[in-house]
Amino acid sequence: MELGTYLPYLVNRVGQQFISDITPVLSEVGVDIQSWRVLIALYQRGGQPVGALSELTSINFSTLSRVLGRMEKKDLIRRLRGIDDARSFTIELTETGRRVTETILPRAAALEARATGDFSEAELAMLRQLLGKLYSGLADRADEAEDRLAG
Amino acid sequence: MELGTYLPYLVNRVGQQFISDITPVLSEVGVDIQSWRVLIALYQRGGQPVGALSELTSINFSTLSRVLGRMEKKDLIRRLRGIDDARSFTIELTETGRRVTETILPRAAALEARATGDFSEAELAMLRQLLGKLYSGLADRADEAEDRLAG
DNA sequence: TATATTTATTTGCAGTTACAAATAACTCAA
DNA sequence: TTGAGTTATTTGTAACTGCAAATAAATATA
Repeated sequence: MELGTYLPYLVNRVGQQFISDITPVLSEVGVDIQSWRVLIALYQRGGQPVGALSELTSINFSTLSRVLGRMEKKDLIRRLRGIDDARSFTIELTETGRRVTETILPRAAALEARATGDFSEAELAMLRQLLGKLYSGLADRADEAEDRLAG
Repeated sequence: MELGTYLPYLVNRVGQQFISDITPVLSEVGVDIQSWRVLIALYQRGGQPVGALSELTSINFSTLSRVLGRMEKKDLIRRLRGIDDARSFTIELTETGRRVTETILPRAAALEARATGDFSEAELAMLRQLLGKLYSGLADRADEAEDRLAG
């Protein structure tokens, strides 16, 4: 196996570079990378319970609980106790959260656009499609693994 | 912008899923994810100074310094003080490190193979190529940013 | 040769993370 | 309607992380 063909390696370095690129932008508004993931998820998908948000952001649920604590302190999100089920909270953006997200979004989009400046539309679509397919493959197997443990 | 087309999102969830998949394998031999990254890098590329290893693994250099501390304690790597330049160390695998790496490698390869089971050879090659291209685009811009600061 | 500057790595510190256990609230069968 | 089992979230804890400052060694400059 060669390092340069090992997918976890290729994916990790791209992911880390994305983080390095966006971090200075986030610092300007006092937001950390995890909070940013939560912000986009809520902005795009609307209010979510913690569990769904954990799934959506790939943030471990106990970590997420504390991320939400920080975000609440900064008035970026609100925890709404469920009416029908008082165990779960709906997490939603506050007006501040929405405003901060809208400040960051165009700059994040610009970073992505510049990173993919050399890509044709077809390549870009292909990359997204393949990353989606890879995720499905990984997620499927993860389910199987759970099934094996359970059954 | 839609979440499902945002590259940092797509990349992050794949990366996290890779971590979830490999973690139980690593736990069996008492190795954490960062140490695993160092192990493969050294195994594939041979001894490296800390700085180069930081670049290669995308691990922050001060974090890496401590990762190497853990690995040294477990006799996975060795720090060799440079002969010509006593500031730098060459980090290399010990025999234990090599053995542990060779224990994990086939299982890591199997995980990757199963995750990409539905991929044609062409798709797999395309994905790797596009991830490489994306990284170049990111890295190039990062250099530019540094240049702007410097000059 | 002494001094300033640069480069490679480590360390202080304050904050973040993940695992497992705890809490809190719901469901359902007896 | 009670209590066993389940689900959603938080918290205790120990370890990990990244920034910035410190150290250590090399190189350049006067």
